[in-house]
Amino acid sequence: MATNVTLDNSDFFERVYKVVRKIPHGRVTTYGAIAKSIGAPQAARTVGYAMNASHNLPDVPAHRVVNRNGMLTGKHHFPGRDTMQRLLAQEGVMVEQDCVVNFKELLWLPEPLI
DNA sequence: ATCTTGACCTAAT
DNA sequence: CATTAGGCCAAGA
Repeated sequence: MATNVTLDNSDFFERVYKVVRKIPHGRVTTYGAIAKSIGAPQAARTVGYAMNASHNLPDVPAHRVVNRNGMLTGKHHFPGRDTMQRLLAQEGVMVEQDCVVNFKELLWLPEPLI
């Protein structure tokens, strides 16, 4: 029973996934917002790292997560060339020059976990 | 066990 | 206004 530890809710990654899964369809958020909502406003870097591991989880839309500038910094980590942009376009999110158009309006801020 | 890297952010110069 | 530096957490070598 003590062999499984990665499924613990106390894990940083699991917390990130939980928030990312809450991102509405056709909406985007930032790493900093996620980090802030989980109680680690300065651990935005780790959030991105968690996303990298979230590739195995189809429930975690990593393509909806961009940096605070609305830039698709992680698009290079997706399979193919513009998979991230394509996924966003499918949801109605237009991307120009690796930047989300109307990013400010499409930005969705998660509620802080109290 | 230590060092380096990484899909970042904020503050200071 | 643009650039630089520091900090944070986690995983790999």
